[in-house]
Amino acid sequence: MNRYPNQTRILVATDCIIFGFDGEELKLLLIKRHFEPEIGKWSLMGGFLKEEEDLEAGAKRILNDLTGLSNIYVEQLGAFGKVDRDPAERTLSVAFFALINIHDHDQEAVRAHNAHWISLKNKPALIFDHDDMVSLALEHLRYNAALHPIGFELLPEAFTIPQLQKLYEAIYDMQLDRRNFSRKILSTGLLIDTGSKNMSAPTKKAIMYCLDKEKYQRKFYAFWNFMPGQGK
Amino acid sequence: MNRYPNQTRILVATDCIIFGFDGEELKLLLIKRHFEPEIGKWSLMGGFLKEEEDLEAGAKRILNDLTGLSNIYVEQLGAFGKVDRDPAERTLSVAFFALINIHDHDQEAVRAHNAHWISLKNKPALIFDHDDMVSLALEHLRYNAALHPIGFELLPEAFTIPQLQKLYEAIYDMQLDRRNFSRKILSTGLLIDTGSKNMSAPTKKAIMYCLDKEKYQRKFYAFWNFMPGQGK
DNA sequence: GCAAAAGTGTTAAAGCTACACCCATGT
DNA sequence: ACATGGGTGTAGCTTTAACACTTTTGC
Repeated sequence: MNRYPNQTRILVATDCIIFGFDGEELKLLLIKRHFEPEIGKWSLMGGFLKEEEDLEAGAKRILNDLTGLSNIYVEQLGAFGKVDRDPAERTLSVAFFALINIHDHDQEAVRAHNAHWISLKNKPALIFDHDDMVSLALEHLRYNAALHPIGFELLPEAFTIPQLQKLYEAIYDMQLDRRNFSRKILSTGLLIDTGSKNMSAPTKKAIMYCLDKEKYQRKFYAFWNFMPGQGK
Repeated sequence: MNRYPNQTRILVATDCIIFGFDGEELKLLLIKRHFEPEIGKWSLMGGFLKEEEDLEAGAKRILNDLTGLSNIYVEQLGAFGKVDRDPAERTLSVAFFALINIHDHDQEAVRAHNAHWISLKNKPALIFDHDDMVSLALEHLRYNAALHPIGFELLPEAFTIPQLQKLYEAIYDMQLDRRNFSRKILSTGLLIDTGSKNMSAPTKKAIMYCLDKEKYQRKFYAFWNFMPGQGK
């Protein structure tokens, strides 16, 4: 049965913008392509949507392929549909935004795909419209991390407040006041004191917290407004 | 040249969630289908993406078709890609979110498409996953109207503050304090006093304002946070 | 002059910013 | 003991929420 004759069918792909944080800088997981087309160039990890596969399932398959992880924070960024975005053949790509704990992924798999963690500040030019996707993803990250507690997805289970602050400073590329940041974060009630301390620090050991997952769910949509005064 | 053999090509469509405001209630422009498939049922306005057409151009074509308008506020909501969302054939749909001034559209064209303005509160069930699209669009509207000055897109060029307040009250389905609302809106500096007054009012005539378009552009991303205390 | 809708003012509480001080740890 | 980094407190300002009064208009 074909109720829609005379309509064009086109390729649909998924590309993933994968962010990680190493404690100092925001990083992207990028692929140095060792396959055609555009061999040798940098790109996002992506792939075609399969015949019997839901969109989000496709993204998760691709992410799992590359990182070995299956419980990744993923959001759809949007569809990229310019006619000529892939010079070989028209392909609509749905971009997905992923946040992962950089120490958690499967190093083997990443190596096999010829993928590398690249600091955002040294990002090379990417193929097709992947640069646009990264720009939009960064905008999205900045926008949403100020309003929702998604930053935690980039950190390990247990983390200290100074670590969290460094993350925010990396996301927004700005300095934050230690005392105000700490007060603001703690006042959300989202953090639970694990009782242990960060033993790897050379000076005073910071308290390690973990996320109150139940509250995290409940409060996700209660706006914060985390960054100090962005003007009126 | 076909560099991607063995991949499935699928249909790509665009569906538009079109909001309007009649001064009292939020409305949706919906179609009572007088064509197959699903004839007689309610749906969003949509259509297939053409061979040489960019995604956003497709959405604008469809919107123009239905309303006769070409300067509509449009944003991409996202792609809907469940395998079985269209029972006839797999179709990926990219949903677009549109805000229009309800008094502005081409009534002829709307009638020709068998389209109707339906109050959100009386929304009938829609075909396929269109109900999900509407839910997401409403969420998006609520989310964004609190942070960005997009509400103005639903009003005529010149409007009064009480009209704007009614719009916000309709969007959030809650009552707002007249005095605080007015102060908050005016403090953004986005409104220009046109000098005229709303002559159709039966009592005291309210001042008509228009939007400062230049400031609107500049301030779009400066977060407001319009709704009063959503809790911590 | 009265009802209905619009404009403006005030005050107390809450939140934010910018600061300074003290504590724990390794050398 | 000192340098480094982490935790906590406070004062002044701004913003917010809650509330009351006055003005304009049609009848």
